[in-house]
Amino acid sequence: MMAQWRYAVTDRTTRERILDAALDLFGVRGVVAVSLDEIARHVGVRKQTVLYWFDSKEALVDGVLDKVAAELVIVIDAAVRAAPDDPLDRIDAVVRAVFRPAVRRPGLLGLVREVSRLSQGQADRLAERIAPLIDRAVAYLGDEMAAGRLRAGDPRLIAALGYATITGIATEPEVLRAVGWTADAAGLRSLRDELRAFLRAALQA
Amino acid sequence: MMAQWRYAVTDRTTRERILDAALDLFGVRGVVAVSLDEIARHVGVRKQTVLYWFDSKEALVDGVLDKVAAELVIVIDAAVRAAPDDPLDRIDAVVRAVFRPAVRRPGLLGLVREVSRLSQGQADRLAERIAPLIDRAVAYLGDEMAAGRLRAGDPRLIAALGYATITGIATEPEVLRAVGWTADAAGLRSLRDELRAFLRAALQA
DNA sequence: ATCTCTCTCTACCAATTGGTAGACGATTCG
DNA sequence: CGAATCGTCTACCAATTGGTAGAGAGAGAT
Repeated sequence: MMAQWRYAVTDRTTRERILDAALDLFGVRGVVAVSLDEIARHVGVRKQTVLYWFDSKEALVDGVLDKVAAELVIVIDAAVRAAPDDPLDRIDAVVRAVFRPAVRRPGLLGLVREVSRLSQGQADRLAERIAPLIDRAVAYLGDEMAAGRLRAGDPRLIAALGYATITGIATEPEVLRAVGWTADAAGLRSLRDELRAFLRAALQA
Repeated sequence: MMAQWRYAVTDRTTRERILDAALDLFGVRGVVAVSLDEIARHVGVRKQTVLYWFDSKEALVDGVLDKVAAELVIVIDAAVRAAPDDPLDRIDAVVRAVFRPAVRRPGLLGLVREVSRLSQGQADRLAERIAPLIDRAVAYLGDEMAAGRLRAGDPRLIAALGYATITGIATEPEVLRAVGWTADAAGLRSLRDELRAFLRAALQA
C-alpha cells in the first residue's frame, strides 16, 4: 500500500519486473507452486526485495491479477474499436485479439484459469474484473440479436460458452498436443479458425 | 509397487479411500497445494500410512491419474453403447455423460485441467490416457462425415475444440458465476443444452 | 505358543516456505 | 554539509513440506 505509492513516485523498473516475472511463473505453474524466492531469482534480486514491494505473497498475487485484467481490457477494447461493423467479423476479431497475447504469454489466461484455486477474496476480486468483459459481450450479443443480425438465443449462455472455450483452449495445450495438435502459431490459428466456423454456423442470422 | 501388490491381495479400503480423498482434493485445489498430511487427515489416518501405500507423492498422483482416466473411460464407453444411432444424438449423449460426473465430483476434470502443471512425466502419462478417448472421437466424427451424416470438416480440430470447451466449462465455474450463471445442476444443464445447440448448428449435415 | 507378515503408528529429519528485524549504501532535500 | 528517506541487502525465524527408521499391534499359519 505504502509501497505502491512509492513506486508511482520514484522507482518503476523493479516493481514492474517483479510483476512480469510473477505473471509468467504464476500463470504457467500455478500460484502455490511458485515461491517468492524463485520470482526474486528470476528478477535478479533477493526475496526480501519482493516483500518490500509487496507486503505479502497474497498482495503480489493481487497485483498480478490487476495487471492481467488491465491487459485484457486494453487488448479487447482495441480489438472492438478496430473491428468491422459486421457482428460475426467483430466477434472473430475479439476472439483473435484474446488469442494472440495468450500464445505470447501463456501465463495471461493461465492465471485466469487458476481463479478457482485462489483464496475466496482473490477469486472474487478477479471475477469482479473479468465479469465486466463478459457482460459487455452479453450486451453486444443481445443488441445484435434484437436487431436481427445474429440468430436469436440466450446471449448470457453463449458468452459463457465462448469464455469457457477460449480459456480451455489457451490453457490445455498438453493434452491437445497428444492428439497431434501443435501449440505453435499455426496450430492455434487452425483451432481459432475452427472456432470461428462454429460461431458462424451457430450464430448466423 | 510392492504396496500395490499387497493391496490387491489383502486390503482394499484404506488405499481406495486415500485415492478418493486425493482425487477430490487434488482436483479442486491443485496437486501442489494439497499436502500428504491433509489427505491423511481426510482419510482419518497418519501421513505415513499414505506413504506406506504410495512410495511418494508423485506415485500417489500417478495412482489418482490412473483412477481418473479409468473412470472417464467407463463413463464414456457406457454412454456410447447406450446412445442412439443418430450422430448428433450420440455426441450429445457423450457430452452429457462427461458432464454428469464432472458436477458430482469437481475434481475429476479439475485434475485433467492441471495436467500442464504436473511434472513432464506425469503430464505425458495422463496425456497417454486421455488421447485414446479423443482419438476415438476423431475416428467417429471422421466416419460420420464420410458417410455424409455430419457436415464435412476437420474432425481432429472439432474434437480438440470440444475437449477444450468441456474442460473449460467444468473447471471455470467461479468466473461464470460472476456473470450470473449458477453452478448447480440447472445451470450446468442450460450450458450443456447451449453447447448441444451449437454442435447441431455446426455439424448438422 | 511362536513366528511371520500386514498395516498403522510414534519419532525424527533436512529442506523450503512466507515473513520479520534491522544494517548498509545511495539519493534527495533542507 | 547533515538528515532523512529509499531500496536492497544479510541474518534469522517458526511452520510446514515430503520422506525415513523402526516399533508394535493384530491376524494366520505352523
